[in-house]
Amino acid sequence: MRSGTDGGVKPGVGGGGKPVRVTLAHVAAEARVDRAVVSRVVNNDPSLNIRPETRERVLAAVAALGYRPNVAARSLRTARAHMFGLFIPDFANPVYAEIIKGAEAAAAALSYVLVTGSAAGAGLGGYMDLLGQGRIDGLLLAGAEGESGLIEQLDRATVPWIMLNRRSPSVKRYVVLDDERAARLAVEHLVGLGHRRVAHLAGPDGADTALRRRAGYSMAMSAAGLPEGQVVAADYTPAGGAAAMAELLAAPDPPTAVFVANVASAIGAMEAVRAAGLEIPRQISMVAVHDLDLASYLAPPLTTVRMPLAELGRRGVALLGSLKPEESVEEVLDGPIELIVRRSTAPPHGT
Amino acid sequence: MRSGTDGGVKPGVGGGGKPVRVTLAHVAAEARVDRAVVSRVVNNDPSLNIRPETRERVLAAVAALGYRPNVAARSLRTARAHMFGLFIPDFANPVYAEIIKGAEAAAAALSYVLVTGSAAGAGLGGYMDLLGQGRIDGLLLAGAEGESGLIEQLDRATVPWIMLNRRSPSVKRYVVLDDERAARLAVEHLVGLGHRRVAHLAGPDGADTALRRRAGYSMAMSAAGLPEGQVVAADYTPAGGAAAMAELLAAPDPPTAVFVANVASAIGAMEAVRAAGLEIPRQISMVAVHDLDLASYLAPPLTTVRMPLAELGRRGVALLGSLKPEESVEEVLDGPIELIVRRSTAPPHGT
DNA sequence: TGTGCAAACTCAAACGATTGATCGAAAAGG
DNA sequence: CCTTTTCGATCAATCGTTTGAGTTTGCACA
Repeated sequence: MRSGTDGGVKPGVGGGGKPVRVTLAHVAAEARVDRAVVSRVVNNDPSLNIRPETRERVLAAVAALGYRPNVAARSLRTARAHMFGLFIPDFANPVYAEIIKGAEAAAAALSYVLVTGSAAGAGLGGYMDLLGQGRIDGLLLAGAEGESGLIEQLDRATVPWIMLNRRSPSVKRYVVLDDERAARLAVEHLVGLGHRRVAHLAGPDGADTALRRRAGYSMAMSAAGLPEGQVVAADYTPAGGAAAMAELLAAPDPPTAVFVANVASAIGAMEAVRAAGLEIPRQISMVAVHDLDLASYLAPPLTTVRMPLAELGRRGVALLGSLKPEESVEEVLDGPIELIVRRSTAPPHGT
Repeated sequence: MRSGTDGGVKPGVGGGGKPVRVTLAHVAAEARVDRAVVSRVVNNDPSLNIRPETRERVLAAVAALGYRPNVAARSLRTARAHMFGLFIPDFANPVYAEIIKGAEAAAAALSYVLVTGSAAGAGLGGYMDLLGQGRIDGLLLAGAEGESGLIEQLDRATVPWIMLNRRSPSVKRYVVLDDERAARLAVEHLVGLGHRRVAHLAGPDGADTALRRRAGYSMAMSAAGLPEGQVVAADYTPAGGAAAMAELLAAPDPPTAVFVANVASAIGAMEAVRAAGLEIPRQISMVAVHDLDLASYLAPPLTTVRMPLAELGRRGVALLGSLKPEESVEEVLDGPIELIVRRSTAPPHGT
């Protein structure tokens, strides 16, 4: 584009040579100003007093050379990485996919990059190792259990961090969903249909969400004046759900309805019902927590409670952005919780 | 350079003050050596000649102070971010979850961080914007269609990049799976059971995987001496699969077996079969590409072809690590492709 | 006694952006 | 006409590592 007048600091963009990284200095030379001016223009520094035409020259040079600030240099100087971390147990679990989506969107809105890691890589420990000194400005921990030793390590860390959808007795840094309300909604639906023997296929004993959903189940049952039914714990997996459901069905006085703590368990539970020769919802009604696309394609389509998972991710990132490292968070997110009635629930047989 | 036994450079770790970032200089002071020595020790620089006891001192100081190299400074100096990017269309698609797992593991093995982004954030364009100048050392593009304008932009970029499971006419940078073979395996299974009217519920027209699976279907059919059956294209979604399956069933001479290009479509297709009052595998056999946990919990459990998706991710990362920016890759990954026979396939009715 | 040569370190210049301090010139005030 | 402001920019130190090029010390050899 230009050839005369200038000093030769300009990189060989037009030529055929190897790509030269364009730096502030190149832009400054092209615009005939100091690097400082370019920096302030690029960053919209309000303390800058500049003539409109000069600003134009700078902007034009930035565009002409295709300048992109070097992230490493910027991070070094400002001590901020413009990156948040999100740790999840497993990418294959669609529940986390929702959370990621929300978190990603919120991060993008702040011009932050979200780096999501799972236990598959190298576990939380390895993940934190990689994200060593200064690579991230904050960390979100979704749903993982255990790893308690690392929590202390986190506390010593200099970055703010928050647990998503999980509380821990010792730490005051979490955002959770209103699992209790979700459970009540589900159970009230079943009771409203006329069910009196409502069992609970609960989550694993260690999980905080399992506790809260179970509490909601108990509250709803007693609020309805019904005795608490059978409660069996299971992993949040199809296999776990299948085993637990088999156990429920084997009881002397089997339930006519089951509130399942997680949709993945429900998939296995449905299989167990089929295997027992029973039909949903004819002999057993079923409702599960977490709505997925998939739910409407199961046989029969599964009634679920939709939780604001994306909102959870969004909120987590927003908090990371605004929180002081010391500050604690204890928040029950009050996003919309909604019962999605499909065809796995019906009045009990014989009414 | 030093004054007493301690210059006061040491950070106040033990105290109660705010956390001080530990730098090379602190470690150097503590170990009474130059920063350069610490750097070389930490990085295992083979060109370093050092007395064992000195090395010990350095290592001890590193441990005592809890030194972690600052990533930004290192990146700035070395011009490598030790980070790879992976772009996927959607986290909710479990197929990508598999790819991510493999890629993550491979990255961790190289001490790299993998940052995975989806179109949900801000699209590929926004993603590349965020990963501006120097933030990543290489980019993996999984499965996305379109966005062709950005491909050129990528080509001008200074980082190596590779498309996963997708070819593009113009670029010679991809690793794909042997979809043709997968398709043949599936169709041969159906033909082997005695089916003669085998239809293909194909992928979307734009998708490269759809093309290859379709080619495999054609080859297998003609190899078996059978006329090609109906072929209907559909999105890789349950909704798309349902619609396409309905179309197949509405034909004058409906198939006795269907080879479905993707497991997500198959889930919808199964629903469509049920809706038509037919039974799998009694009246219709079905086999789909990609094995998921879920497949064994569908009703009936779905016969699938398992593809080495994790291997695809792993290979992609490995290539990024070893490839020169200019070098091209055109690779058909020959990982294990396996037919998982479940209960959605059976000999045709009446044999 | 000097010379050569390793061994074991130290020096200091980058890398690219940010930002408080500074500075010259023009405008305003007296 | 001289001083004080304000405008519009420039200067230069700094962030923490890396790394090629020294420098010092000790020892062997002639």
